[in-house]
Order: sequence, then structure tokens, then C-alpha cells
Amino acid sequence: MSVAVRFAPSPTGLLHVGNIRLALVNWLFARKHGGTFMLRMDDTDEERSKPEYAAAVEADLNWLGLNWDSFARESDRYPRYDEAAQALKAAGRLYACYETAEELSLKRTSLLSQGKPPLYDRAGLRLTPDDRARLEAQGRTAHWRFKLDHTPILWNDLVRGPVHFEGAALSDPVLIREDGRPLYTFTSVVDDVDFAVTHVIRGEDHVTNTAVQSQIWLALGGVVPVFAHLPLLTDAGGQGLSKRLGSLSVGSLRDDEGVEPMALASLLAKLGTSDAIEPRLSLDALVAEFAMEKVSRATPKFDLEELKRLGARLLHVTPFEAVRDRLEEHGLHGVDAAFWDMVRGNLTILGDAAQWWGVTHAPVTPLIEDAAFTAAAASLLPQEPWDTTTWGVWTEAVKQGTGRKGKALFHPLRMALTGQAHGPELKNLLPLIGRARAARRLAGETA
RNA sequence: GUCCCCAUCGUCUAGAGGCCUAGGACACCGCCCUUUCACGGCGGCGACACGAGUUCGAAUCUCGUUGGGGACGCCA
Repeated sequence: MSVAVRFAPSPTGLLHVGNIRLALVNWLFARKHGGTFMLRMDDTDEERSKPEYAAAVEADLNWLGLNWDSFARESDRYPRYDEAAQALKAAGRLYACYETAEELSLKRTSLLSQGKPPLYDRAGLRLTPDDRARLEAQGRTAHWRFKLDHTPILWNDLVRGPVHFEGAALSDPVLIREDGRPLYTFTSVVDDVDFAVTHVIRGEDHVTNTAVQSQIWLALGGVVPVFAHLPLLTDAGGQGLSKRLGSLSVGSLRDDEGVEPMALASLLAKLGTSDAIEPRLSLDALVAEFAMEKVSRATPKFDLEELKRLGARLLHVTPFEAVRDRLEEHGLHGVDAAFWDMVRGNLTILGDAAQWWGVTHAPVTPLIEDAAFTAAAASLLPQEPWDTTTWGVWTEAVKQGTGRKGKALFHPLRMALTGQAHGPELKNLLPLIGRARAARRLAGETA
């Protein structure tokens, strides 16, 4: 049996790191096992689903390199859900209920205040045909609940191990709304059955859903898939990610923080696993190392600072070929491997490369700490041609001429030449800056 | 309130009764390299939440306490 997994976001908002982590894990699992990865838009919540969010989901997945083998949209499949619902009704597993949302809410709070679990009382199940006719005559419309078997529900979770639920401890889920539209609890199973999903890999916020849905699977005559419920990510402070909406969206990481896709993928693939969190240059490398057994049951913390550090480490080992095109996108034309190798160790984000390109190819406003000193240094500048030995020759002359050494010698020169306190080795930078510009910068001119 | 899960260095974790004076990675600190900074190399600091029990022996098993995450929707 070949592996088939799916990532099924609801396009009701932007993907955050927790969401895309599940996409990544599904994708890695599929690739690891030679299976297929489906992207499915769970957009049955028509009030909140938006096309622009769906587009953003696709953009985020593409950015990370998570390609999908097939695609489905739940809003295209309403006829199929009707058909499946009819089958459940025929099997006596769907029953009509007439409580309003307010009435149900009241029942819940009442139960809660008594210290009881807010279970549905199955009032709908006790309705006679006469009761129903009377209610409908009053203008009420039915919504439909799935009648759960009050039996133990067991499955062997790839992350949690053996899981046990009692059917009696669960509320019969509403599958069809009063307006006739199907709900996620139902559509998701119909889709997974139809698309022959073999492994459902999702967040642990779905474990109760799994208990309920596994019975729907059976009722639909489908093969119950294997489940893996991963712990949800929290932020660095230990707060659940869903509680701080807006932040940590994939889009803002990419567009505002300049995060490298492989940095995010590396962190998300390793966080909460027994593997060391190290940068990987390709998804293939992550596939090779991926194993569900390595996933811990504890909730890991996602720290943006950790991601940034990992991103920097990634850049430090990234070969030129891997960034050649992206450098062009940053407006850096003509960058060669030698330049990249010189600066990559000083980069935090790829965009920083532009700084160093500017230092060697564009005007820089020098920072002059001691004009007399830099002027003296300028007067000792060797004649061109320059190469990587020029720096040593020149600074030795400056040392002799001024008596300065160590930091007092180098720091002012770096500040004047580059306008910055940190950077790649000056012996490499100096030949690229050239004599004319170096002289003017040492004199305090923007050059 | 009820149910589920989790609980080892700051962080991610290894550890499935003696191999643990608890190992690794990141962070941090120091040293080296560089006649500067960064990069890189080497080293150091640093944890079994608490309390009972079981056992010759517990980070490992049991119970409880505390703390954290999740679920309990005509959302997904």
C-alpha cells in the first residue's frame, strides 16, 4: 500500500509556523515513503474562507518548496458530501436535531456550571416523527448529528502511541448544518476516504476529532488511516501559537524578517525531534533524516531568534550556486563566487549581501573617528595594482608611520573604508574597493 | 469543571531500573586563529519540577501535588 497524505488548511487566515510545520511533516513523510502529498483546501466555512488566503497558502508552500501531487477544494465537492450524508441517513447514523445555537449554548453553560462535561444530551434522538413534524411546522429546520457508538475507540498513534477514548464521553457531532451545508468533521473524512488517504498527520488539537471521525470512517465504509498527532508549537514564552494570531505568519517571516526557506524548513523539521537543530541545504537532506519516531510528545517552543541564528548559520555554509539567482532578485548583478565566499560568513540574512556589494561597488559614507590618522593612512596607500597582499603591506606602513597597532590601528581604518564596525576580512575587501575610493573614503568623502 | 498529553541544562533533546559523578546540539562564557570585528576551531558553565511509595538500587516504575499545552462549536 503506497502512502498518501494530505495537508488540509482552511483558508481563513495566513499560515503560521505551526501550520506549515504540519505541511512540512506531511510532505517529508510522503517523500520519505515514496508516497503522494495532496493539498486540500478545507473551505467549507464560507463566511471566513477567502480566495486571497488560499492563494497565500499556495505561495507559502511554494516558497518552502513543498510541491503537491494533487489538489482538491472542498467547496467543489458539495454534491459528494450530500451523497455521503444520504448514505449515513440510510444507515441510521444521522439524526435530526432542532435546538438553536442559543439553546445549545445554554445547555453547555448549564452543564459546565454543574461541573459536568458539556456533552450533548441526544434530545434529537428521542424525537418522534410527530415531534419533528410539529417543530418543522413551527418553522424550525433540522441540523444533523452523527450517532456515535458508545464503545471504546482505540488507535495506535504514530506519535502518541496507543490512544483510548470512550464513545460515551463524546458528543454526537453535528455533521450537517441547519442550512444544509456539511461541516469539517464530516467533509474531511469523506475526502480522506475518496482520496484514499493512508496517513493523517495533524496537530494534537485534532485527537478528539480523530476519536469521532474514526467512527464516521467506518460508517462510510472506508479504511481508517494511520494517525499521527504532533504536539502543537508554542511561542518562545510557552503560549500556544493560535493565541497570538498575526505574528509568526510564514509571510511575515519571509517578507519582513528575510528568513531563508531552508532555514525555516530545517528548524521546523528538527524542532521537537531528537535530531540536533542544524541547517540543511536542501529538503532532500531533511527527507533523508526524517522519521516520525523521532518526534517527541512534548510541546516544543518556536523561537524567532533561534530561527534567525539558524538562518545565519545556513548562509555561512551556502554555496554560491544555491543563491546565484536570488542574489539577482536582490538587485545584485555580477556577483561572483569569490565575492560570495568572502561575504557569506558575515551575513545574517541574504539581503545583507547588498551591503557588502555596496561597500565594494557603490558610494559609502565613511565613519571617521580620527581624521588626522586616516589622512596619514591615506598618504601611505600603495600604488595599484592591488591584491590580497596589499592590505598587509599598507597597514604595516601605517603602523610604522603612526605607531599605532592592534585595534587602534584597524578599527578606524575599517570604519572609514566600510562605514561599519564589522565585516569580512579587509585584505579581501580592499582590492575590490580600489585605491581611488579608498583614498576618498579615508579623507571622509562619500565615495 | 471534565477529559487527553507533557514535565531532564536558558532552548531542542538522549536516557526505556544498575552502563548516569546524566550524553549531544543551539545559546552563553573563555581560549585560539585573525597584527581589528565577524566567520571558523577548541574548551567551560549548565538540568533529572516537588512529595510519597516500589526496589538492594529510580531520571527511568506507581500514586499524588504543582506547572504547561490541547480538547469539550450548527469553526477548522
